[in-house]
Amino acid sequence: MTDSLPPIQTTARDDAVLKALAGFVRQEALGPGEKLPTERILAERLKVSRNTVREALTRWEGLGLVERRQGSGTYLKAAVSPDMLHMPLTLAGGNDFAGLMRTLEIRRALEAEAAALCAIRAGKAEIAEIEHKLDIMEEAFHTRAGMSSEEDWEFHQSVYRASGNPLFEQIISAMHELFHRFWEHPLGVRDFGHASFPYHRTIFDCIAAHDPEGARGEALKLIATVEDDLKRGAANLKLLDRK
Amino acid sequence: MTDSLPPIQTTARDDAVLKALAGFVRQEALGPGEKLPTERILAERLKVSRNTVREALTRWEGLGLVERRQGSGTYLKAAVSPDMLHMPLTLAGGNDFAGLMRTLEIRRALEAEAAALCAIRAGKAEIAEIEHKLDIMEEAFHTRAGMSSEEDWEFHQSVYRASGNPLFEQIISAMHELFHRFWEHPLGVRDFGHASFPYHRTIFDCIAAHDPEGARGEALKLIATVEDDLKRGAANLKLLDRK
DNA sequence: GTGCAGAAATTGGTTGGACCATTGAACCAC
DNA sequence: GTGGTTCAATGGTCCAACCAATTTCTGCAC
Repeated sequence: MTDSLPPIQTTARDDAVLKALAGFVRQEALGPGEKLPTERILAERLKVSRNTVREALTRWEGLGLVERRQGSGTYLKAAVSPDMLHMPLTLAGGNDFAGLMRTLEIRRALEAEAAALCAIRAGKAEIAEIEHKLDIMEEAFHTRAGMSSEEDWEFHQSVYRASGNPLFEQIISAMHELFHRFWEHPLGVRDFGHASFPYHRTIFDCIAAHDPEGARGEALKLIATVEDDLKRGAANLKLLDRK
Repeated sequence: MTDSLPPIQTTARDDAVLKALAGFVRQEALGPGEKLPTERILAERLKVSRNTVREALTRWEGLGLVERRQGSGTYLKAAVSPDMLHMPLTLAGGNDFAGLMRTLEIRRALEAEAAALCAIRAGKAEIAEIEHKLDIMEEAFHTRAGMSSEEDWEFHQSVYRASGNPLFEQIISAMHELFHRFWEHPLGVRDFGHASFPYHRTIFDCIAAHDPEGARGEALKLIATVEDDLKRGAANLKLLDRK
């Protein structure tokens, strides 16, 4: 009977500050890298204490929307808009082998779906862009005789973008960043990712042919090679432990 | 040559506070719902200003780890551990129909994978738990003659848990929460989700039979019905706009 | 004019103290 | 019990100052 009686909103200074700031960013058409007003100016203009401004900015900083540089200023790190929604995820204990495999299971599901959607929706321009990234990656592979994680990542990103759903890039990018922050040289496996090389071309072929199920299948094969590399690395690690 | 020389950490008071607090939580074995020390006590014990404590807690609050109630105290909202990783996602413009469809594309990929993994990994106890939730849901469906989002959600969660990968539940739960915060009564469609009812049983049957591909297929069918409902709702909305 | 070192201004980070608003418990009258 | 009242505890906000890193300006040497 007393449903639909949510608690009323009594005070929300920080939220109000962020709302005003988001409006300001849109009005001034500020983009990533540009500088925000200083905390003191914001406090004065918004008629709130500098502490309140700082709490609000701390929120945005925690969400990765903004970067503060002491002595310099506060800078936008991503596009912000007044109507954005936040979805913070915390991964408990993600920095071990099991955690890595768990993120890979998520990536397998998303990677396959993104490739399939891309095969359906990519237009001529998107396909040309993906092929361009693929050429760069293959060139780097042959000259340096090995996978280059930088060019490899660029290729995958272009696929996510062409999927028509920016969430794929956002979620996988966030996991990719975590992945590399803790596993820069994964488990000491040389030629890590080497086996995944040929599937980049086959994925592209399926996308260019607008064959979603084919693209999904090739993407799954690619992820499978990464999983194998990871397991090999884990075996190496156990070997080292015994020594 | 000068790689792997990250800038030294000159100041990081808030991070240090959070680290200490995470250690405290683990030592005291505090769980969700339990109360943290007051800001004043933390400031005194950690030998930092109360403002610094507040900035640190603001971070955790933004990540949804903690809830602050004025006049009462600060309470844990989720399990925290010293080794957790954060992955904040922001969805630009997620509160319209297109945004809803985008989240559903992500959910389709994850739901299918979770169902398949569940069919592989679920043991007898997990299968019994899922069947229990399914019985409750079907009971509610028949007595109230309609889908109950509460019991429906419980069923799906039990599947995610049995997948053996907590990330599925975390990510889908976060999207589910956003979904419901802005679409409590989605688009005025009566009997929303009605068509999805039979697939809950078929998904369970495949899981119980340890048939991953079957479970994946049934999960995809279920999501397809939700997409149809959503499109019907969008059509209704356009009709209303014309009036 | 150019280049560079040091001074000065700017900006985020931190501190301490004060007061306000809300909460919850204890207490009291009915 | 039910409904007020009081009061201490707690988070929310504010202010004023100072610290630390960065940027900008200034003036001198050449």
